[in-house]
Amino acid sequence: GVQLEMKGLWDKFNQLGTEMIVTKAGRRMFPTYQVKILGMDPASDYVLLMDFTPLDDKRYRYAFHSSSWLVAGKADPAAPGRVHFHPDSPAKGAQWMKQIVSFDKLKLTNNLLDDNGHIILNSMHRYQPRFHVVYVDPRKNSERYAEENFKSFLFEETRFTAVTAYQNHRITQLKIASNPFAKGFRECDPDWSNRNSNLPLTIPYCRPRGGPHSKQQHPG
Amino acid sequence: GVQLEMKGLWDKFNQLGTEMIVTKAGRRMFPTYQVKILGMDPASDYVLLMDFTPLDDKRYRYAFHSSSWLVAGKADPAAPGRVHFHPDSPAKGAQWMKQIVSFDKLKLTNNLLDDNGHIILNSMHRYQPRFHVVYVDPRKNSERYAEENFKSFLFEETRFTAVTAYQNHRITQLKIASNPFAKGFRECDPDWSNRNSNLPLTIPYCRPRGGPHSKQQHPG
DNA sequence: TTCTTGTCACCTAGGTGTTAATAT
DNA sequence: ATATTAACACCTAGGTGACAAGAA
Repeated sequence: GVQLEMKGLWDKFNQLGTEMIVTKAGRRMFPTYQVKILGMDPASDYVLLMDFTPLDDKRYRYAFHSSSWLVAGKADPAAPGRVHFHPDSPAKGAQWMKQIVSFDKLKLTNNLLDDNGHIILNSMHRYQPRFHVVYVDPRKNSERYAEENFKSFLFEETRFTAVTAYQNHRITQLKIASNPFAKGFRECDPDWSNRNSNLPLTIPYCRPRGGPHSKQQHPG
Repeated sequence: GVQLEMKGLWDKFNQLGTEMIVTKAGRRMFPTYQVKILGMDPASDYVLLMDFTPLDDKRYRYAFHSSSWLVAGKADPAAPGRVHFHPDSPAKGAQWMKQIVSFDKLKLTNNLLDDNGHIILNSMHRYQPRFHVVYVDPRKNSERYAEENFKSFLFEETRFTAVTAYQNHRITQLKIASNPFAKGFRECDPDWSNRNSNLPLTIPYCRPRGGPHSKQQHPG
């Protein structure tokens, strides 16, 4: 038995049409893919991993005027199919079960030649994350039991479109509202008094919206 | 074969009489204990760990007027003897050998009731870090071979005095000069132009030395 | 036009010695 | 006196979306 953490948040994103940024250097997913696991043999070793399968054979584009995704043609050639092993693998069932398993080291890239072991995806294509549990069979000829030792789990609410820049403004707003690292882009809210106050007074409490970049010169 | 990394830096500290801070919450060591390992069986599992043995049965105090350590009596009751397993343990020899093994997650505490698995030491006592490699023997009754599967390594230049605040000012200065996290306490030096320039002009380029704390008020 | 890239200010998270206050 | 604690400014390290410029 496997249970998706933060299902409520995943549902909110999925309702709007989740988008995940892909960059050359690799970008984490948000929400982070996290699961709670039950029913393992506490004393046996398991390997945990994730991969991503195309949801269909199409390429998409976003129609801003109608705020909806449209099919833009057939899918680009599939990216190299990679797998992300959870870095704690292998570990005992007891270890995996005693806390939430988080794939926060997993990064998505659109660089077909990526050299960092990140997951390679095509931008403007839709994907379904999958979670796999491999029982490390101590028996000889354990490869014969590969099928029964391999279990996959799939949560449809985690599907998403890979993008290099957010398309749906509501997705952007939900990311900003829910990802702690994007707090700098939040509008003033009742929480404003919680922000770090050890700042020079020249820094405003709410980031000015839509203004141009002002690059500060080094005085020297 | 095991080789101590940053031996030159360890030697510098050891020459002055290394001090390591212990706190209730736990403090990392600096320099960090790091080793390069050779001669493992690449395909076998190993567990790596560290512990700390008292260098003698004495308690010390620092004489500021003579800038030297003096014996202040017999050692306090020994703290609970703990061990720090390298968090990547167990892993294959190939994994351990292909890069420097760093014990940067190890923390020292003076809290006898510590609940975080940190190494407990008595302040104002001297210690010798030890590094251990345990070969995970696949044979049955492997406990019979425990002795031959257990190898210890000891670098005398890593010995230190546990303290709650630095005693020797030269140790403080060497820590500040060599630990990146203490850069804020460095005097102006030729590297000053490398510092982040995206700062309000009200912040000086060199921290004022010896001034009192000025707590900034939140304008609410 | 549409999509991608690189840089940036702004955050989170946590490792430093300093200092003043407290404990012994 | 001597030793410890807790709060703090200042860092390292790295995760955000915004934006302008570039590419297709």
